[in-house]
Amino acid sequence: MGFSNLDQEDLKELSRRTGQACVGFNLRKASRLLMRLYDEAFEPLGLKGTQFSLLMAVVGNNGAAIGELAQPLGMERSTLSRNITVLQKKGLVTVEEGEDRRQQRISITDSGVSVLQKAQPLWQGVQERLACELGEERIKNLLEDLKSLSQLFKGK
Amino acid sequence: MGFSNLDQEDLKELSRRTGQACVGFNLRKASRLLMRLYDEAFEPLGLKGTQFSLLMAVVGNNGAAIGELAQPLGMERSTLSRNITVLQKKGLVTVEEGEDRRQQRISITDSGVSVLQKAQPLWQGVQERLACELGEERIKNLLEDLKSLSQLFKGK
DNA sequence: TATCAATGTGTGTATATACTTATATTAAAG
DNA sequence: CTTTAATATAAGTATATACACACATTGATA
Repeated sequence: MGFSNLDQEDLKELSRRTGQACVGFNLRKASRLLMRLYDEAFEPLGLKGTQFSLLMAVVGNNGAAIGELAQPLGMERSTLSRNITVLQKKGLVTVEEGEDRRQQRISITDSGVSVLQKAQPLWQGVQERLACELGEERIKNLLEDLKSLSQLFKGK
Repeated sequence: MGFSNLDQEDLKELSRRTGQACVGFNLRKASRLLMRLYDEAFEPLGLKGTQFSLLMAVVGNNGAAIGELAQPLGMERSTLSRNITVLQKKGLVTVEEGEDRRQQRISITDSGVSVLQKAQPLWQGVQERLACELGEERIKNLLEDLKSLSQLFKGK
């Protein structure tokens, strides 16, 4: 039916409804806020929440190439390439040419393992705080829904 | 009990469990993937998903200052300041000094309204696709959970 | 084997994000 | 009314993110 005659009030109402219903907006907003909590928690280690996640992914796929790592993270390979460089500069991972000399294989360093060990209880702290404030059940459902959502993009 | 004797297998298992349970990681992963879908949908308008959200927020708070807008978005004011500049360069919003000359008041332009009108059905398309693939009920629960999560940071 | 297509990464460019610091303006104290 | 504290924003710096493109390497084909 078009919007040709939308006045200020109509636009305001449209904005309100869209903000309430938009999955992307609410996902991003929650993400912004939550990541600050993680960043705060890991701050004593000089680590960001995103870097903790990535280091965890590296150790779970030790020696994997960029492209192989990017897949399960749902991340562009070029993005991952840059993020890995950050961990490398911190001395947490090493990057080595594979047998296939196009590939760069990523491995965690001893220092990386050490940081991960110190980070784990900090992560646990955030996790428990969330479970406490939102309830275990709600967290469980949220995780399921998020995984279903990610699953939709499996092929891409 | 410490991790002093963690071997490769233990680390791999730790990584797997953490990846499964971490709210931040799964939130971010879903966010990354989903935002690409929005970006694709809005591409004909030269708009990103984030920019659509922001433009919607502007029109819902027309004439608000940066700080007033940042609050409901859960965004840093400095971040919002930069994001607004992008919309301004596209001619979608105007920035004007307020009576309090420290404030910059943001308003949508006619061009901005026009783009929003064209964007709305594209947004609706994504929304319906999600509802179709995940189910209305699941989307509803997900939105509720995300809002509860954001609510935790209300004071900050 | 020489050529060409496919693959794996990195770089250029743009945006999103936050924290810290600088600047300007208002409000409060004296 | 002057000094000082509080507030609003922007700019500096760093990271996260993606897309398009360039480059190198491998694999396939003629």
